[in-house]
Parts: sequence; structure tokens; C-alpha cells
Amino acid sequence: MIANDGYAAMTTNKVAERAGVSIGSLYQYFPNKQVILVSLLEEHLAHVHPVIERSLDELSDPAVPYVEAMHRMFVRLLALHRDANPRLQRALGEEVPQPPHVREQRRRREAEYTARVATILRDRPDVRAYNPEVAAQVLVEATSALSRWLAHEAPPDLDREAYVREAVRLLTAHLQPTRP
Amino acid sequence: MIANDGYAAMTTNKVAERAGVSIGSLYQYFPNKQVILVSLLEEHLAHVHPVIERSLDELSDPAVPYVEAMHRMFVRLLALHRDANPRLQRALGEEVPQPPHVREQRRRREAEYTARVATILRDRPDVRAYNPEVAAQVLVEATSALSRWLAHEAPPDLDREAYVREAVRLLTAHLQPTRP
Amino acid sequence: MIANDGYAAMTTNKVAERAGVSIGSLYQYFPNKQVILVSLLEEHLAHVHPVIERSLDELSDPAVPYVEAMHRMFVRLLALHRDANPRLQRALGEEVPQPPHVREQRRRREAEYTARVATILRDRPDVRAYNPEVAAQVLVEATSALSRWLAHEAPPDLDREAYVREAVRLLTAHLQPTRP
Amino acid sequence: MIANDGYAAMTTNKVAERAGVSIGSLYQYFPNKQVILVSLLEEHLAHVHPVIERSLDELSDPAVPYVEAMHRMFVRLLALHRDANPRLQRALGEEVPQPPHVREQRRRREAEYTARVATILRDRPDVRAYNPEVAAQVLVEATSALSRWLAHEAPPDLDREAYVREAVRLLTAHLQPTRP
DNA sequence: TATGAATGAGCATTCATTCAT
DNA sequence: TATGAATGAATGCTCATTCAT
Repeated sequence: MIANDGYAAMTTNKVAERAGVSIGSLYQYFPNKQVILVSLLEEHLAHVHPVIERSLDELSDPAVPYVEAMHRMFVRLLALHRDANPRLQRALGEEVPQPPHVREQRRRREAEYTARVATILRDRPDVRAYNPEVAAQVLVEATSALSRWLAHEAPPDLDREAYVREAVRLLTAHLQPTRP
Repeated sequence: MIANDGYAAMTTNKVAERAGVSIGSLYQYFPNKQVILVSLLEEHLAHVHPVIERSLDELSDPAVPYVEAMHRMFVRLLALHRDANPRLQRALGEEVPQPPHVREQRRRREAEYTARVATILRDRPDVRAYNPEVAAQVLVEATSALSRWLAHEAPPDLDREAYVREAVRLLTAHLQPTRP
Repeated sequence: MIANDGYAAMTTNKVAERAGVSIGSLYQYFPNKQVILVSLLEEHLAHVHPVIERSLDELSDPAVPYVEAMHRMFVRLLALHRDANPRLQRALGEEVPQPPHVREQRRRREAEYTARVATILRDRPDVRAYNPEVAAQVLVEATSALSRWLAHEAPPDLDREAYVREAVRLLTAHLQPTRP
Repeated sequence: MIANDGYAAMTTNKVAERAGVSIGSLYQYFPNKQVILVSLLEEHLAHVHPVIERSLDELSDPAVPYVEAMHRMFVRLLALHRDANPRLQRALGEEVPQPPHVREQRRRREAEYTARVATILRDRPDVRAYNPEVAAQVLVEATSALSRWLAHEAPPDLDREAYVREAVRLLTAHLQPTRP
């Protein structure tokens, strides 16, 4: 994909080159660099959304054990991050000044995910959270951060399997109703 | 500090201006922009290091309850992130291509922290980890991510106190020996 | 017509659009932008020519008093300039590098007009010029400049009628045979 | 000087090159192309102004015969035009979008010149204008156009002396009080 | 030694021109 | 034959870096 060296290297000419079109063609479809990069971001988000939705559906299904559902979600996020170029994500997600409607949409979507998780924490019989809203917030951040780290920053000799197991343990243990 | 608008705004002239020297003087001490930014990063890391060391000392002190020590560490990291400009961190940590020796030093330091945590997990009587090395890895990442998120990305109306409590619960519960 | 914002705005695509053809078709008939613009100029000159011819015919008619004929010519030039887009004229006439044959044709035509005026100055009984060739030259330039100025650059509150009267006075008085 | 091929050729890099500085230096002093070109224009106007003022002083001096003063002014304008690059003048004066204050200043200055001429026409005993304001307007335009033409567009074989004489005749005859 | 004016490579963007359909 | 998407050279402008003072 695009972006190998951070935002600085995301020149419009390189974007065009890697997209396999001329710079002129790129500007036939996009009015300027910001819009080019933002639409790369939107494309990515559109790709990510259904995967998360599916994972949340699974997480809200009482027939699937909580730990099991969490494990599956973690593995899916991992795959998602693997497909994506982390530099691109960072550049798109944080460096590119985003137009308000995109910022708003991202915010809304994240809030939506968190709200769904809060509901799940409240509703699942095999889970007990003192403050579901905040717990959901924490959970979403931790899940996202751990899967991203494993996908992009973990040293190559790390035991991936063990990491996933340990991560899921951390992400689930504190909500077990059987804790004293 | 520097960096108000992302990497793009970190021009050498601005760096010089805020450092209170002329651009010429800056280049008398540093060979190029990369080195300038990297040494800002190193300065930051030098500031961060003792705080983490102190927290790890506390965490390894059996006289301080584990949850309590974790809480304190979390609060300290929070303060650290508050002092730092997140843009600068991002720019320095991820966008600037870092010379091998700096990359290596950061990696080593992180490995060192993780190793200390692994030892702590192994040694503390009030903690039980199946795989202390991996658990330490996960713990370090999760702690760092959650504190950073609270410091820089949390919505302003979030209940900070509750978030910290919930985060510490997540960071500690899975290691409680009393789990069935 | 074309050209609303000076030469800079005369893009070939806009020329094609306003001409109601595709850019591809335009380039089927014209080899490049210069030729396109030059032929717009030629079209304009073709429009202007008969008007000037008619005015010169009138000017050479002894039945029409000299001042009267001059007045009519002035008014006609005014109308001509009003119809034309001054930006276009300027762009075509001065900015576009013109191929030699067009330059030559314009020069020839202007020489032709001047020659006719010289003849008129010589032949009319109610006119006395010391040096008809040069007087014609001066006359042609002054007439053209004053009418163009009135059409395009005069402040809106100027008394047009009075200006025309005064201009014609200037353009005719020096040739009156009755001067001492 | 600058500008050999119309506005299109006035690239900032060429302006810099001919000014003998680097493009970077140019932009250290001017914020953008428009300002660069406008200040070239202002420089020119500053050069032109005193010459015109002096000519107008002479024209208002009753000790100098009107025709004589007009002749001198014409010759001075000629020299002014000779020194200036006509392409540059055109580009600066008409193509470059000028900031309001510059437009205003030019307008004001031209109005000022015209007003002085009107006063002169009113006051000189050897001149008789029916409508001094309008006559001044016409005179200013005609003088300016004829001198510009002689300086820049006249065919090389033209008898310059004769042209000047004829032009001055045209510019003065209509105001002679001795006309019947 | 410290300065900051000068430099010019490199970026985002436009537009004359081509060519596959 | 007519179309207009695709091309890429060229432009205005920025900023890391140098060097005369």
C-alpha cells in the first residue's frame, strides 16, 4: 500500500505512483492532498467497520462464552491490523488534519462501539462490571492497543499464541463474576 | 515546548526559535533535523526514565500492595503524559526516522522494563502469572496505552477517577492468585 | 465569449467548453493553444474589418462633412469595443505569441487603414494636413486609443456624450484648413 | 529587465533569476507572486511620478508657451516608455490582479493628473477649452497613448521627429483660442 | 563563536496535450 | 468522428541547510 516513511513521505506523487495512476489523474478525482488522504482513511474505516460489528454481535451472543468471543475479536483485530499499513494508519488517523465531518464520524463510531460494549457488559450473565460505561471504555482502548502492538511493534521472536492468550486473560479476568 | 501542529509544523527554524537560539547555532551542535528531533526525544526519555524506575521499585516492594503500587504507577504515567506534548511524542517516536543506536536504546530500555516487570510478577507473593514474560509484555503495553489514552484522547466529560480505578482493575485482576 | 479573468483563465478546456465542443475535438482542428487563440483573434478581426472599411468609406465621401464622418467612426469603434471582451483583446493581441503570418497580416491591415486615411487627408477639400502619412498614423492611433479607453476604462460617472464630442474635436481640429 | 514574453513568462523563478537572487530570497521579502509583481509596478510608478509632475509644472507655467510645454512633456513620456519594458508594463498594469490599495492609488494619481490638466486648461490664457474636465481627460489619454505607441509599436522606419510634431499638433490645436 | 540572510531541492497543484474508446 | 480521462512538465512556494559576516 502507500506510506512507508510516515506522513513526510506521503507525497501526492508517491500516492499517485503507488495507486498506479498519474498525479494528474489523482487530481481529477480529488481536489487536494488532504482529501486524498482522508479518503484513504475512510476506505480503511469502511473495511474495518463490518469486522468490528461482527465481533460485537458475537460478543453479545450469550451462546458464545465471553472469553471465547473476546478471543475471536482479538484475533480478528489482529488480522485487520496486519492488512493495514501502520504508518498509513498513523498518518491518516492522527497527522492529517481531518475535516469536521470525518472527525465527527470517527468519534461517533467509536462512541457507538463503546456503547455496545457497555450494553454487553451489562447484559451478559457471565460478566460483572461495576461501572459498565467506563469498563467498556477501558476495554475498547486496551483491546485496540494490545492487538495493534502485537501486529506492528512486537519483537519478532515473541510467542504470538501466548501473547494472545495472555492478552485475552487480561481483557476478561477483571469482569469475571466469580471473583471474591 | 515545540510541536503544536504535528510533524509538519516542526520546522527547524521554529525549533531554534523556541530553544532561544539562532538556526545557525542549532546547526553548530546538530548535523541535521533528524538528529535535532531525536535528541529532543532522548531528552524526553531521560525525563521519563527515573519516574518509571521509581514506579518499578515500588512495584517490586512487597510492602506495598500490588494494586496500590499499580495505581500509583498509573497516576505517575498519567502525569508524565500530561507534561509531554502528545504531538511531539508522536512525531518524535514514530515519524522521525530514528538512527539505529536510538532505536536500539529505546528497545533495550523497554525490554529492561518488561524484564523487571516479569521478575516482579514472578517474585511477588500476591501475584500469580502463568507466563510472567508474556504477561509482563502485555501489562507494559496495556498500562502505557491506557494512561496515554486518558491523558490525551479521552473525551473531556469522562469521569477520570472512575477510569483510573477501572483501568487498574483491568491491569491487576487477571493476576490475582485468588482466581479459581 | 471567452476570457473573463485575463490570459491565465483562458484554459483550453474552458475555450472548448464555451465553444460547445470537447477538448478532443478542439485539438482535431487546431494543433495547439496558440493557434486556437490566434484564430479567435482572426475571427474578431474579421468582424472588425468591415466596420472600419465602412467608416473609411464614409470618411472619404466628400458629401459627408469631415467632423461628422469622424464622429460616426468614433461611435462605431465604441460599439465595436463594447461588444468585444477587452481582456480577450488584450490577451489575444498582446500576450499570445503570434505566428509571423498573423503578425504580418495585422500589420498590413493597419498599414492599409493608415494609407487610406492618408489618402483621405490628402484628398478631402475640408482638411489640410502638412504631412498626411504621419498625420494619418497619429490619427489612427489616437482614435483607436480614445475609443478603447472610453469603452473599457472610463470611470462610470464620466459624461460619455461630452467625451465623444471632445474626442472628436481633438481628432479633427488640427486638420482644419481655416486655422491661421 | 524582467518580462520578455508576457505574463505567462513571468514565473517567480525567472523574476528571481533576473533580479539576481534565489527564489528563496525573493520569498523572504515578498509573501507571494502577486505582491512581487505589484511592487515592481509600484517601483515603476514611483519612477514615473516625478517626471509627470515636472511636466505638469512646466505646463502650468505661463512663461512657457503651451505648445512648447506639450512638446517637452511628450518627449519626456517617450523617454519614460523607452526605459520601461512594455510587456512588463502591460503585465503589471493590467494582468496582475492588484490589491485594492494599489488600484486605488493608481486611480487617485491618474485623477490627480487629470485634475491638474483641467486646471491648467482653465487658467492658461493661451488655451481655450469648452469643457476643461473632459478635455483634460481626453488629452491625458491621447498623450499617453500616442507616446506609448511611438515608443513601443511604431514601425522602425517611421520618421520619429515628424510623428512627435504631428502628435503635438493634434494634442494642442483643438485648444487654440484663435480658432474661429 | 553566533547570527540570520541566502540557497535551491522538493512539494502540491494546474493545465496543455494525447489517445483509447 | 467525437469524446474526455489520463498524462506529466512546469509553476508557485516552503523549509532544511549553508556560509559570509
